[in-house]
Formats: sequence, C-alpha cells, structure tokens
Amino acid sequence: MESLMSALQEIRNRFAPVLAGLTDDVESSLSMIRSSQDPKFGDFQANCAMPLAKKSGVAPRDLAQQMVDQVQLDDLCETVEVAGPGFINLKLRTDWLEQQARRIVADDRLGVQQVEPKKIVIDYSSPNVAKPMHVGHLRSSVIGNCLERVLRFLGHDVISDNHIGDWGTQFGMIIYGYGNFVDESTYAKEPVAELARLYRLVNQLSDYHDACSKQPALEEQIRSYGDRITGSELMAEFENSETEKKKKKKALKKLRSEQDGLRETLSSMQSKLETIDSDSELKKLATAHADIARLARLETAKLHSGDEGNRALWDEFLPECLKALDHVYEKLGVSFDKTLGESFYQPMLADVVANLKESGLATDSDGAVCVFAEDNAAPFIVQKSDGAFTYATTDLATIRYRVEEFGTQVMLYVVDTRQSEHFKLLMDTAKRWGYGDVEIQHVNFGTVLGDDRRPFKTRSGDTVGLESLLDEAVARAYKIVCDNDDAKPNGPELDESERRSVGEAVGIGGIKYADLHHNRESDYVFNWDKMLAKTGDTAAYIQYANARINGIFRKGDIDLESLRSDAESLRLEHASERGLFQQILSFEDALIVVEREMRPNMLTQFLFDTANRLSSFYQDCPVLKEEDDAVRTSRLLLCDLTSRTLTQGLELLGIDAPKQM
RNA sequence: GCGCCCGUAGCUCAGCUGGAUAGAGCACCGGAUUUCUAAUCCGGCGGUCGUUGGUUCGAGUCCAACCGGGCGUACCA
Repeated sequence: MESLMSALQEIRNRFAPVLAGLTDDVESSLSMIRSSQDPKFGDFQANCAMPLAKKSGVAPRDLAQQMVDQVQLDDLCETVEVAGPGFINLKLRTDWLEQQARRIVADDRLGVQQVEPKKIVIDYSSPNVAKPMHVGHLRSSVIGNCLERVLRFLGHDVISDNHIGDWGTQFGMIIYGYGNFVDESTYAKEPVAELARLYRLVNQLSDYHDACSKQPALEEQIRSYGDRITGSELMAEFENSETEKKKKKKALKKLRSEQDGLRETLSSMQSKLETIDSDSELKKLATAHADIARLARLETAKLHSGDEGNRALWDEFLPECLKALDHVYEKLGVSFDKTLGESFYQPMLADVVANLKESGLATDSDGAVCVFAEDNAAPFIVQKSDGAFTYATTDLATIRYRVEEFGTQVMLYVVDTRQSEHFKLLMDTAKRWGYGDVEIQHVNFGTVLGDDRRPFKTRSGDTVGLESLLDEAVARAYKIVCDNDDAKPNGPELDESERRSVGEAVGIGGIKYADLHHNRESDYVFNWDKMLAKTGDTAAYIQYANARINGIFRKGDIDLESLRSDAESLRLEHASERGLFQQILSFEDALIVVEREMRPNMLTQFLFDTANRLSSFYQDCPVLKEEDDAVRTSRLLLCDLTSRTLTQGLELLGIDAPKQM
C-alpha cells in the first residue's frame, strides 16, 4: 500500500526519477517544487526546469515539456502545464485529495510521517536559580519547548535539558544575606520568597557601594567625553576635505552615543544611591556592610572550594529554588526530561581543562587558560586567572557528558542571539576537541522589547518578572472570556471553572503565540493588546475556530467514533471544502520546515491559515443545517479532521485548545 | 577599531535554501447577521522592499559600496 504523505511529498517523489536522469543534484531541484502562491497557477509549481535548462543548453520550455511528458502524475493531477518561461503548473485531482482525506481520518498522525530518528538534546530556558525568572527567559522557554514537541512528534529521540545556573555567584550573595539579614519566621513560612528578598537586598547593597566608588570617576569620564566632543566638533567644522569631514562626523556621533550610554549608567547609579540614601533603615545596613560585595564573593569561593557550612546551606536552599522554578514552569506548561545544571558538571571541570591543556588546545594567556580560535580575536576562557572555571568550561563538560552518556547526535541551544560569539567559540573548540561529529546548533533568538523599542522593562526600569507577567495574561484573558460569554445571544454558556480554564488557555496561549509567531531571530515589541486581541493573528483566533467546530459536534450530538467509521462519505465538492483539506494535507510540509529551519513561526502560520480556511468553510458550507445526509456527514468528517489538526498543531506550540469558549 | 545582525504598507511583522502581479494582522472605509458561537466572513484603501551599482532568463532574497539603527567584543553567565 502507498504510504500516506502530503501532496507536496508525493509530487516530489514522482519527479525524483525524472530529475535523476537530468541532474546529479536531485535534491536541490526537488526543493524547487512548491505550492503555488497564486491559485490561478494551480496548486503546485515546479520551477526547476529553468536552471536545469541553462546548464544543458536546452530551451527551458522544451525541457519543462520533456519533464511533463516523462513524469507519472495521471492519478494525482488533473492538469500539468508548462507556463511562462518554463514553470510547470500542477493542479491536483479532487478524487485523489478525497482518497487522501479518507485515509487521514483513520490516521492518528494526521498524515505526518515519522522521520529517521536522531538523538537530539535540546537545551533551553536555563535560568539562574534563586533569582526570580524574568521576561528574558520567556523566549527560550517557549521556543525551546515548541521545538522539543515538534521534533518529538516527527519521530526524533529528544531529551530536553534545563541547564540551570545553580552554582554561580548568586549563591554567595544568598549565603551572605542568610547569615546577616534573614528573617527566620518568614524563612520558615515562605523560604523561596525570603531567599529572593535576601538576594535582592544583597544585590542592592552591593550595587550601592559599587555606585558610591565609581560615581566620581564616571562623572569625570562623561566630562572628558564632553571635551572630546567639543574638540571634535571644531575639527569637523574646519575640515576641508569632504570625505574627512564625513569621517569626523561619524566619529563624533559615536562619541555622543557613548557619552549617552555613560549618562544612562550614571543615572541608574544615582537612582540606586537615592533609593538607599532616602531610606534610613537601608542606609544603616549599607553603612554596616561596606565590604559586602567582596564578602559575598568570598562565600561563593568557599562554597566552590568545598566549605561544609556553605555546602550545607546550598543543599538546603536549592530544593526550594527548584520548587519556585517548577511553579513557573507549571503555569507555562513546560517540563524537562533532565535538569542538569552547573553544579552537576562542577566535579568534571578540572579534568576538562587538564585535557584541553594536554591536547595542546588550551594555553596560558595573561594568567588565564584560554583556547584561541583562528578567526576570532577574543579567546575562549576555560579557567580564569583566579583559578575559577567559567561557563565555557561547563559547556564543554556538558558536551562531553551528553555525547558519552546519551550518544547525542544533535545538540540544540535555544539561547539569546547576543551570545553568538560564545557559541561560535564553543563549537569551534568542541570540534577540535574531538566532537566534530556532533551537530551543534545555536538556535538564537532576538530580544523582547517594550513600547519604547528598548529591552522590555517595568516603568521603574526593573526587569519584568515572568510569573507576574503570566498571571497578568491570565487575568486579562479571563476578563475577555467573561465579557464574551456574557454577550452571547442565547446567554452565557460557561460556568466559573470553565471560564477560568479558558482564560488560562487564552492568556498563556496568547503570550506564547505572540512569541512564536515572530521569526525567532527578530526582536519584537511586547504588546498586551495585540497578543490578546479578539481579532487577528492570535492564539485566540485559532482556539476560537476550533471551539466552533466542537460546538457543532456538541449541538449535533455527534459521536466521533461512528462518524470516523463513515470515512467513505467524505467528498470535497465545494471550493472551500477542497481548500480546507488541501491545507490540512500540508501539515507535514509545515512541520518539516519547522525542523529544517528551527522556526516555530512556520507552524503558527500554518495554523493561522488553517483557521482562516475553516472560517471561510464555516461561512460557505452549512453542516448541521445541511439537508443532504451524505453531504452533512462529509462536512462533519472534514470538521473533525480540521479540529484534530488545529488541536494537534496548538499542542505542538504548547497551547491548549478548549472545546468551548 | 574588529565582528555579527537588521532596514519591506501609517503601525506590528511574514516572506520557507532567487521564481510569475511582494503578503498578513492592526488601523481606516464599505458590505454581510432574527449566528451550526460575529472572538466571524467578503470587499476596498495602502509599498520606487534604506540608497546606488553588479551577477542572473528572473533579485525583497546573492555580491559590492554607501546611508541609517542594534548587539557583541579576555577573566559575568
């Protein structure tokens, strides 16, 4: 029996033998077969005749015609035509589509084939524990989780790993805070909240002293920039050569922007100073703990060198910190197969450095142990001059562990694009260290911006806490759900607990969808109104489309099991029916592109298109009201397929699909 | 200074290894409803794809230069 596959895959399979006789690089020609962007050209188009013709010296249209004569498409396509300079336009036969549709009814994978499985580790989210998660962790968590789901659905053997920062300087701060400022009764009741408070307090006090000592120098620096700017202005003014003048103006602009940067730093310092100076309690603490930064670092160093007391505190704090993280992940609907953080790799680091040195990869430089890459000026520092290891060391240990322990073939890092250089060096070093067979990819992503196009911050300039962000999304969505339910023509349909659960699906779904539907490499502007809008390209629109279908089933009291056994009734007569099913049949194509490009937005686009087609179908084709039983059954089957596709697709995004809303 | 990224409609963004007349959402204008849930559908308005050259049968997509913006650049992770 023929295997079930998307129309595009099927067409490519038919073209493959023909192309094999024309070129060595069949793959690249096959990739030039795609769906038509304009329906008047049919359903699919093959664009490969033109480039092939150029190589062979044949007229493009003639070569296209030759391909059309050879390719076996009779059962698949209604028309196959050569058009324009040498395009081949294909229109699918409706009976073929119907046949596929009937088969997909019985396929729990909705026609998506399993791929050749690879062992993949996907590393995402990776927050520092003991610090509250903030909006910066959103993209990694959401994109990483989506890719994990898609890769697994396609058939890969996936391990998700949350590489938490559980061994860093923040623990020295907490330990210091615990020793000096802890409120025992709060700690007993709410350890996580108290630890977070201690972290913030120590951070605040240490920033205060830092600001105190650096402020005068910074002010001086800004003044000196001012002088240089004035000087440069004069120089530029009296410059005769146009090109020189331009250069000077450019340099001047750079000076100004650097000065602005310093001013910003200064004003943030000043506000930190003011916060403490204006609060006599804090001021007292600050005075009493003048050396706090150094002492906190000392606590970290003690922890790292095996101090028993600090180790005991770490053992006590960590489970609480993990609980706090889990709390956020639960709200977000994200979970991991492994949570192997920095502390897990800590015992292996000395050996990594020794090994790198032995193999001649790492050398001493200015007291630090570094690996230098040929085409990169900055080194990869695996051990600092004070003897401490860095995240570079940990990352190398992690690669070794993942390869040796899991047999990993592909390693994905879903991490901010600003760390590109680190990953470039990591990959380079790993390759030379003997891990050239592992495919390591930095799945980078852009920054979440506020309305001011600066990185998203609260009004007071703090980072936005992730948990409160999620709560706000749910609260806003809940209100929208209630308003909408109250406004229904036949009265409200949802009880309180349903409203809550729909609110959660729409709120969390909205936030995730807004993130996923952008190209991951772009920065994007965070906007509540857009992500929860009742109209447009949002999670709610897709969820709503699905809920309407389920409304039909509910109202018609449809038994889906027996409906599906009636698959032979499925027909695609109306253009909206045909269009809808053709869209469903391309689910596999969308997922393949998501995998190839690591881009979830190709899946959101697919789902938005699907929901759009469904809405058109819903408008054009009555289902329950249809009097002809056969047509009615056929449309119900199509509804069922659509709902399953939408639900599955949303699940791959990590978004719930309520049956009623 | 060096390196990386970006510039597409009034706004926010897509554009899938170059393909036919550049798309969507929002906003704006007009139409459809005694709803199989209007959180909907249909239509309209709107772009010299930063600029200039180049490669190509064909360029938003590739190359070069320039203009404008962002990020990163040795002991933070």
